[in-house]
Amino acid sequence: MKIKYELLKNDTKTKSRYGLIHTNYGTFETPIFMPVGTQATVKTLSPEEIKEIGSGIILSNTYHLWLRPGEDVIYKAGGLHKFMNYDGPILTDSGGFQVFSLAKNKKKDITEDGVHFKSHIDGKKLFLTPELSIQIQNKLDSDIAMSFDECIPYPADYEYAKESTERTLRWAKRGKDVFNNDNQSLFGIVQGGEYEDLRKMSARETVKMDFDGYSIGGTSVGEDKDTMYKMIDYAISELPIDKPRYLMGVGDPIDIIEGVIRGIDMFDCVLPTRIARHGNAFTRYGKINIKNAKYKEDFTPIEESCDCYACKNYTKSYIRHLIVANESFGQRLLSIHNIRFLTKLTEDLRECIKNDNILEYRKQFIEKYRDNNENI
RNA sequence: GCGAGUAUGGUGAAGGGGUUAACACGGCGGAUUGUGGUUCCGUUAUGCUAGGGUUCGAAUCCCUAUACUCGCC
Repeated sequence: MKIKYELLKNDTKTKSRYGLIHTNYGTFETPIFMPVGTQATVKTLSPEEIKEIGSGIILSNTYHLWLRPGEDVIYKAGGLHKFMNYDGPILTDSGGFQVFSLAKNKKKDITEDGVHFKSHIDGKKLFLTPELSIQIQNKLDSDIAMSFDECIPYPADYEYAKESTERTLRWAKRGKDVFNNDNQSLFGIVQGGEYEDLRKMSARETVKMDFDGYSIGGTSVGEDKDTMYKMIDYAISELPIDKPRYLMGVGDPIDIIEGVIRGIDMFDCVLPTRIARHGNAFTRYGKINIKNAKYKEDFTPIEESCDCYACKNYTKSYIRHLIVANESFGQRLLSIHNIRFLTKLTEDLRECIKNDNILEYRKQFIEKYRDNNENI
């Protein structure tokens, strides 16, 4: 079945919403943070660990699975869920972001028909189209498929942003026309760069195509925070209240709070797992670098109050040793903690929305988070 | 005891008279937003075993000492 979004509460002071997403794999509360598992795995974690952390939906990537092992292998395995043994909802990104990062010469490589770029594995020339992206996702059998879009770089001049945004709309239509999987939902993506009229136009035109949910793309690509928040505001103002809104690629704790206050329901980000692999942990007092010498003999958990497996069982000293020694168990413990941190953040935000005190929560969170170091 | 060789940072080392001593590892710190699993960036020897000499100028040439290494009694 297609997912169903159920709005249960609108905060009175902000645009934030508490709701439910009903899926084939159960019902999940929003706002929600989705860990990223590009290659059919959330790096270093087992599906059981992901579930224990409390993650509902996870993200995987069309582009990566297309190249390796190939969508046919996953189709033969019985779909992505069976292939990776994850019995929770999976959202697949369309490959649009890879276009942004792999197409070297945008004017030449991005055509009306599709996008030329080179494989990050062997440099082989590839051509991805809106139709192909959707067909691959249909085969992968994820729960939510994303339209194939172009993530516009920042800054981008108005002419380019307009041209690209209009093309993304045509691509969305083309993808929707070939979409063929009754068990799967399809989201549209709002682009428009930093321009208010383009963001609003993109949102309005995308909504006209009637997708199962709407995401805001083209953010967190180097723009300052205020610009990002404006991009969200412009798009949200044109999105329907009865469909989920997904802010793509955002996972900085403060950005998640700001997003929720602006009406976002879903987030995904590589940040918790990427910074974990490089030795960093989110805490309520800011991000810490576990490799710092001051943690060498710190025999306390990352956060006393955290209920994650890493904090309940291991010390900063031990985790620091593992990260310094390049042991994968250290990366795993920090990944568990960081995903739990963002998941807990969204849990707190849901409570705040129910209690109408999210603005107070934001104030207190930011004060503590910016206070950092000395308190750890 | 005699002869030969080598001494450069935490480590391995480059440099064989000319501005701020290469590079690598390690150390310390930072970055990371629709994934970079082992990534990227910054920083880290006011000094070349010690003392003396030659020279406008010495890690580089000379002398002495010391410590290791390899031969020979």
